[in-house]
Amino acid sequence: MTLELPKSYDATAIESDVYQRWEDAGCFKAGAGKRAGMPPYAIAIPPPNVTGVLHMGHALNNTLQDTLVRWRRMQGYDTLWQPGTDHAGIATEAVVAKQLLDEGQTREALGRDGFIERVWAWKEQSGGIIVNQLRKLGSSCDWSRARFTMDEGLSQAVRIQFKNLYDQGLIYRGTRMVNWSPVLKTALSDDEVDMKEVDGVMWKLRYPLSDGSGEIHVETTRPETFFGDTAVAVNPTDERYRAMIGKTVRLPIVGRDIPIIADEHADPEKGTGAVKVTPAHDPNDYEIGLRHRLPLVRVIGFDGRMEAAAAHFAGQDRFACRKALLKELAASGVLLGETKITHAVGHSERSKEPIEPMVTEQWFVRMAPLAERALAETAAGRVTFHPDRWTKVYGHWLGNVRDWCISRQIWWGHRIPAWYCASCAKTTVSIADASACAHCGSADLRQDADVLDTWFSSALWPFSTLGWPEATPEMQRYFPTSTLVTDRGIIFFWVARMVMASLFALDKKPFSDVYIHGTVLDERGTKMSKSLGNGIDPLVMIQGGTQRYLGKDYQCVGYGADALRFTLLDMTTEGQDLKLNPTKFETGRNFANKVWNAGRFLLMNLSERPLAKPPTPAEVRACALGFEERWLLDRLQTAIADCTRALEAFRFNDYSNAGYRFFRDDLCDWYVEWAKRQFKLGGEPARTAGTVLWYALDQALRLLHPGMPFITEYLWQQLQTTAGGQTWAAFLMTSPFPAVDAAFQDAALAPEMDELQRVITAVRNIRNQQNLPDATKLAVILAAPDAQRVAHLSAHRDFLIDRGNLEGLTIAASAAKPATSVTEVVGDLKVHVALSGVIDLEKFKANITRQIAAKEKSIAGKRGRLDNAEYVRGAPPDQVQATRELLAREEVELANLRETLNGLVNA
RNA sequence: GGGCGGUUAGCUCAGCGGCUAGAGCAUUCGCUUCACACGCGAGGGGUCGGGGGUUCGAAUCCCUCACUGCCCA
Repeated sequence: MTLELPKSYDATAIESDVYQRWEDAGCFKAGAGKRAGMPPYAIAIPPPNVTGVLHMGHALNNTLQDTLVRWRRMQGYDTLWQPGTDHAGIATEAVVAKQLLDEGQTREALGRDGFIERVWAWKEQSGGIIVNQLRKLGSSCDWSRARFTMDEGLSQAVRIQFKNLYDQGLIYRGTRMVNWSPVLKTALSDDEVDMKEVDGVMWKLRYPLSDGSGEIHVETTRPETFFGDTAVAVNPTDERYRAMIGKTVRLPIVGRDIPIIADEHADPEKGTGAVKVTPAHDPNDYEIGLRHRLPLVRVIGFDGRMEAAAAHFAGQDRFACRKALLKELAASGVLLGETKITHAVGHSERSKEPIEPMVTEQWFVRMAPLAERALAETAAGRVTFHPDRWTKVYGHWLGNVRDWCISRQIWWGHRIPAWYCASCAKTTVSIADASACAHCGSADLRQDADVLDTWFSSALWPFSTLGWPEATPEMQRYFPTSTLVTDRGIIFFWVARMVMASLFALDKKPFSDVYIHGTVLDERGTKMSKSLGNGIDPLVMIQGGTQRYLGKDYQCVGYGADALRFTLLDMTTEGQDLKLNPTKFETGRNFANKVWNAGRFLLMNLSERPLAKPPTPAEVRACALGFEERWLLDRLQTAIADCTRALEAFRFNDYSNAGYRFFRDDLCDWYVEWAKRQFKLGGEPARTAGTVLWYALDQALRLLHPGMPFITEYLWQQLQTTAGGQTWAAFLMTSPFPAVDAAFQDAALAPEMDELQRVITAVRNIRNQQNLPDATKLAVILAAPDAQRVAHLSAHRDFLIDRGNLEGLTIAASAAKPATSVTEVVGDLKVHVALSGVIDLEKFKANITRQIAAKEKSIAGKRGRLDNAEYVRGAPPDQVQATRELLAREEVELANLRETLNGLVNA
């Protein structure tokens, strides 16, 4: 029975069906297809935000993970790709708060419990869209194990980790200067603050000494904070101000007296050398304040508005106040001047407004002891970054990290498991909800109102998803996980914190290898973002639709997930960024179509094959294998070795290249074309070609499957159907990945074939240059230097005639060049092509002259090297020997080329 | 200011001590050849950012300059 496939591959017609079949058959489940005695291989997905939608960065990240997991699964490993989402505290709270606002409601009116209920309802209904989008990519996650950071078990893990850290003094509560977001109205960690270079102004202010004996000048970029000044600092070594230390200045407007103090922080080289000190609103000033026991005067509130201390400016927004205040200061002569400057200002990563440094009571993780252990993991090579250079980035962050502020003044998240006692005022930290004070037994307790930073729970992800703290079979089997695949932007947020959390909780690293891939950029090299309109939607690329990109609309037909994946793999080179545009995916689409048609060709020629399933190596060996078959099988082994080595080293583009090269060049361009002749002959040659082609295609589909899962699976199934076998009874996805079969390796074949291919190319080139139609059969005289070479080449007569499209072939030593002919040189061979019509000599002369020039240059280089005694003495002997041999060969070739040119000139 | 990348064909990128520096796309020429025009065949195209050094030998290692991107402060 013959099954007709459409002429071109339509991914949209098969992908969802194939995915469904995999899922129904349990192919994604942990351990699917594992073979006895094989070790585990696990990847924990970087959990996307539950509010997220799939973008190209996710597509890249998950393509790489899926490629690794599918490859290891096929190799027989006991694989687990652990999926899930995180609760994204701030982002999710913002989404639901906005919904409420649109309904004319507020979260305050709803109350804490009501609001959280509302968030859960939102999550159940529209949260986690991204999980279904990941399926469209072909992601082979074990969905039955999908986890959410707010799940009961994972929440319990958070409490346990919190309590253990607290009990060991690694979590503490304290009043500290933190990054405050007036828009989000919560504290943020240092990592959630972006330092941005912005244009600003440095204003110079005059502060008069209280005793009227003079004045001191200070400079500031934030004049509105002056209401909170509690000192003016000068450097103790600064002669200009030495006499003033200990005196006081009187603050303008408010008339408060503050001391002039000596502190190293004041830099005599900068500005006036004197700085105003506002301990409540500046991190450096806060430190000065601690050193000198200065009072904290808060002038800006949690909403970014001025407070009572700001006199008649109270209630104004901090930036409005600045404007009005400057006017007043200028009028009263306090403002002495301004200088335009650019300076770095911290901005809230999420809400984009300038951070307000604020002294508040928060919970912190003491980082130093945890960081030390995390550093030791990479130092000892137990955790390895790929590419290696990220080890330094990780190390630098860990070496300089400050304590981590983990409390957030929002409602959605893991509520801090700390209770404050009204009777004894002490704190009880407890895993279970506390009903009595651990210190005095009082039941008059109040739980801390804040929730934890989402990253606190994400840090536990590799083990909380496996059931920690229970010693579940999954924990024992899959932890520590094998590989983590992520973007560099998340090394601090997540990778380092996972290592710290894991070492603390389990005394074990969370993973062995960290692969850091590049960032997806638009074609100009700018990071993709929604606001810039330069994003490319992976789902549009897969399924089709209109893609608006850089102000232009692209109609996309739907390249399919395999095309998207293959293109991304092909562009993933050692952590370099990927510059994309909407047409880039043609690379993958074209290749997928090639794969499709190779399968189609085999199906068309397989109708009389007696096999019901792909041939085994033994069945292949039982065939009468010709040179071409043996060559193809050897090339297949090279491709298997190259692909495997590439994946082992996280060299994704090397993997895609090796697969592409073999499939397109060796299999399609050379072997399939040869097989057409064999099929036409029928009988034993056809049977052999069919067997070998099917075997090679089967192996190639396995090789490509991790990168292009859908088309390879589908074709693999179709091939079984055609042969009368059972379709969808077994899956390519869980079939063995190819391993090198030494019996099919023969190092002599590739160079031999290479020479034949060059002869054939030479003939085609002549046909082309003489403007002869491709169908023109030519008569060729192949002149070889000796009888041995003649005998050798004669064994390949059929191949040369067929692939060169020849009507006659004479292979002889010292064969004479026919009268009307042109010649191409291939090493020590001369390819004479007899021509009957008019010969275009000029093209040939030019061509051969060019070849001679290149050859002369190459020969001169080698002669120069060999004439150099230092080279002969210094270079490795095999290197010198290789150069000698190559030179000898090139000299023969040059002589042949010159002879040919002379022949042309004399003709 | 500090750190890390990048600069190789028109474009996007491999190659990172020794073959005549490669691929895809684009381009030129020829082909609707019975798997595929999402294709086939044959070509053209590069002083490897500039300068200096190490070496028998440098796109590859070192120094320096220039431009460019990212991260940290």
